[in-house]
Amino acid sequence: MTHFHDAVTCQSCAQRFTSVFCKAKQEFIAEINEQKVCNIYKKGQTIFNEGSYPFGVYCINEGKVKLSHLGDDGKEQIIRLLRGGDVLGYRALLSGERYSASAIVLEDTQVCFIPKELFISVLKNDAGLAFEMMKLLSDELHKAEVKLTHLAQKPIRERLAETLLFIKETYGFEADGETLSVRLSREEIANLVGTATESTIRLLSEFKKDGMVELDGKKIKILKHKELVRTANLQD
Amino acid sequence: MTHFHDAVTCQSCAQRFTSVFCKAKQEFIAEINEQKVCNIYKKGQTIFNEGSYPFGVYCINEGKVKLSHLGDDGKEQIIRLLRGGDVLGYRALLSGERYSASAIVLEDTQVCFIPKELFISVLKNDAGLAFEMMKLLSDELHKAEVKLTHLAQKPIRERLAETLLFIKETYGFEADGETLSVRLSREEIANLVGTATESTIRLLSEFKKDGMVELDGKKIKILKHKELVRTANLQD
DNA sequence: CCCAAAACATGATAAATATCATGTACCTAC
DNA sequence: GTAGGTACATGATATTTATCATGTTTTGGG
Repeated sequence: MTHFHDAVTCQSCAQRFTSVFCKAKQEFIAEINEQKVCNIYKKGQTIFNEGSYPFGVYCINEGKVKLSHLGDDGKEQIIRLLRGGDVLGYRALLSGERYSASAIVLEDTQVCFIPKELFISVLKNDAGLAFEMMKLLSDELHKAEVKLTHLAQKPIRERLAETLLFIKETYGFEADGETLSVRLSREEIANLVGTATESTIRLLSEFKKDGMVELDGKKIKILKHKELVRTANLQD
Repeated sequence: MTHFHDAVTCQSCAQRFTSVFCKAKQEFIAEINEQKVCNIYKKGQTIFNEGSYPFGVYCINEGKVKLSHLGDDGKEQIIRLLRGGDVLGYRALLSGERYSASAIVLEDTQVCFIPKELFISVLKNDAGLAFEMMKLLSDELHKAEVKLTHLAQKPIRERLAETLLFIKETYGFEADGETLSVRLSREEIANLVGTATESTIRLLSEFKKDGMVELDGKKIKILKHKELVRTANLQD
């Protein structure tokens, strides 16, 4: 967990136009820049843990993070995938609760911590930021509700196809234009789909047999995007 | 759809201390009171439909409403249950999208419509309301994420028990202290649980055989609350 | 480089759940 | 009140999905 505070400023951050802070006033951005504490997390490290109290929010400068929830029987459910420009930890903070999910780094990630008091006070004094925050929450709520419906109604074959497309939307491809730009274990994919690991492995093999994907360890290439969309059977 | 505009004011509304507007400034409440349009919807009527554009938000004065989402194959998924004091339609409005769910009245309900422009402008000028709104969105997001995890990981027996407890939390009991204060069809309960109607009917019969509930048409009595909690197997 | 542990893969089987089929009860409109 | 439609109930069956078992491959640490 290396610091990189001095290296970056919020005013020059690559994410400044796309993150939820894009509409915030410069004076507040300057204040956030002053108080932020930046760190680098290595793959597998935990940014925060389910059950602990939030002391602020985390803004991802660069990297990939999973937000996951432990089910009653200890099985992981991956709730969200995050990338540069995304903000983490606001849900628990706004609800005034402990974290209901853990944030675990998928690959080396630079994160800036913003203290709770500052975040809340900026939120209360900057209507632009507040409005963007509401939009963000609304969008997340929408995604969660759609996922809920699909989980209840769609077979796992469709859900796995949809999940692969979702990963592509979130992290995109590598330079070759077809390899998903993230390494997830089969178990993690299963925990994203909401199914048993073996089922995911089996279906991925089928997708490979059908020529839709190519598998090379944790590298996944999307060969037939259209057919994958058809398999996902999306309407909405 | 009868008007009842003149009968109620926001300043005297029974929900004024508990709704999301509880922290809003009086001047804005007065403005909302001026512009609101109140209606009574009868059981089965639709307040708004999935796919149409939001023109404002709806504040429930009294009554019961379901928010449901049509899956790709046309199967209903009930996303939320709403009661007096709840606000409807903010999700689509804040995201700037069409409604992703329909609001259908479960029993005669009084609703006040607040025009989009007014709602947005109050939201931008009243930090208290904005903050309450963020809390509301965060809470809904949390509920959705927990439901997601349970849907992915818990068997339907546990989910049905949890759903019955959820209905109880939302609408409470009738005067006898044990009959759920809402009439839902078996199909609606199934669409809340996320399962086939027959499975829900079968399990309700089992719950009855086990003495946990009593069934009399759409009247459902919770006889053994503790055992129902145990059956739901809740940890979080 | 090698070893042990973890991850991956696949077959066999079991369990959970959905679907189909049929009969009954119950509204509700006439 | 009764006919016809809908909701409820329940059994039989089919399908989906999970679990268990076993072998193989990959990976990371010494």
